[in-house]
Amino acid sequence: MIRVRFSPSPTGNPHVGLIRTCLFNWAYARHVGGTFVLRIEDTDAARDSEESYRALLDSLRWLGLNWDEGPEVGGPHGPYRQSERRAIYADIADRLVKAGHVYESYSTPEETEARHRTAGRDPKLGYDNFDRSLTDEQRAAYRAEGRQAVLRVRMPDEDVGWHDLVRGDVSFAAGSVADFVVVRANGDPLYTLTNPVDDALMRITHVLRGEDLLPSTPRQIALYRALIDIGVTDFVPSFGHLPYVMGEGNKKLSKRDPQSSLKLYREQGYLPEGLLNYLALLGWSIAADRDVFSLDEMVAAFDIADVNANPARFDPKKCEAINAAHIRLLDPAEFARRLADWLPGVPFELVAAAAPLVQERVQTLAEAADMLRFLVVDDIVIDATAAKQLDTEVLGAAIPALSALPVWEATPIEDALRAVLVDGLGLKPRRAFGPIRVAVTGRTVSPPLFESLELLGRDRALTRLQAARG
RNA sequence: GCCCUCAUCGUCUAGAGGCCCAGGACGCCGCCCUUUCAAGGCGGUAGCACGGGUUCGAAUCCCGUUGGGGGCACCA
Repeated sequence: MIRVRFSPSPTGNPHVGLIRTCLFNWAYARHVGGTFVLRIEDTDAARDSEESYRALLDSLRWLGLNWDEGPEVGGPHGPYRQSERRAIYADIADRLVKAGHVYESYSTPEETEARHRTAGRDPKLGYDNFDRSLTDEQRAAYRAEGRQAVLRVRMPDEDVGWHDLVRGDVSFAAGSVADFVVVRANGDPLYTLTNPVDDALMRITHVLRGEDLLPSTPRQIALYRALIDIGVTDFVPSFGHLPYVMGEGNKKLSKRDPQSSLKLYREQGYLPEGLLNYLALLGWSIAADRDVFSLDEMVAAFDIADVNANPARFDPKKCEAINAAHIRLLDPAEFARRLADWLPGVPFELVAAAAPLVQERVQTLAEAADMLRFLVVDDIVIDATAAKQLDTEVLGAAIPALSALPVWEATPIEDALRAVLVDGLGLKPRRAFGPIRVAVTGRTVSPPLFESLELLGRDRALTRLQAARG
């Protein structure tokens, strides 16, 4: 049984790179019929927040990335928030010390640096495993000074390698990875401990995570072996390191980049399936000649082995285009239903009638709502540029023609306006309909004019035409 | 500095030795359609980082160079 997990820490707003990692884990689990576990890594009280935690869960639900085990869902390996698992970490740290895999370390960074200097080494080399060989007397002496030890894992004296699911064989030479801290001097367990311990306890078989974690993998494998030795688990999971999602320039997309915020896309009216589709394209492709697909299609096709290793730049333009394609793909009734959320207080019948007018011409739901605004507000504002298109002769001719219409429907409206403006005044369609459009919608860009007039209703249409004529 | 990693159009990618003087998509530029804007159709622009090998044959394999990214925390 394949078990994968997504294990974010709740700091700040979820960003698209994080979501991409979640998506790949989720899609892989669904593809193989495995289990998708959500675990919250909130061991850093200084940076984690309840607000971020809620934003995270809310985002995943909005996207439809459902979890089989995790917060608010439960499961046999809970609790699924690390802040609630402290006793487990304390117990395992203790057993690790007793078995000799983990030792007390008293060196301060300054002392380590000083040792490097006296030995003529680069002082920035990192920890030198000095405390490995401390005697009981030396430890007692440090304690007598009032010093408190951190706990470090003893790295094995051999190369550590693994077959990475996306990169192939990766290996770190013996001695190139220093003994690392797993428990702070104040007793707080660190990510370096909690993450592998929980993966072990939760029986995670495949760890798919960002490439930034790749250098910590030899340490995790070393710890895993120690966990096997003390009987916590009996296997080391497979690892796959997903490429970065890059932002502008050549920088990894950070939480501070405005375009990285998931919230932003939601607020702009992106469809979950549109955004997810785009994110899936960052490092994966469903076929040589295709890039618009549904989540179900992705699940059917997704394999972690097909993910490529090179970093991908997030392209807002393409993201928008993919989203637009999904808007077009929506069943008209479904599109209307989603659009209704963006036009609060507007009768659904009106939304449903207007929706087809914009479904083909917008990239986002916010844009669609914006384009239909003229239908639902009492007063439109005509900006200066648009106002230049106004033409009293056109408006003057249009008003009586429209007033005289027996039925207020798009086709007769068009016929009447053509008769009076194009045939009557001899105007080009562009010159004839432009002024009407501006007068009625306030803009030079709008949904199709005659349908718009029909939906607006005769009274409101005529009122606006009169007002614009001045 | 050390360690790890990546390298096909501007961007995302297809390509797992001959199907590729490299295919698709976004963007951009034309044209068609057209009441605006879109959508749609048609066409165009642009790329295998470099140098060595291996091979009858390399975008594809190997080595090196260069360039990019990441890590070297009592963050995750």
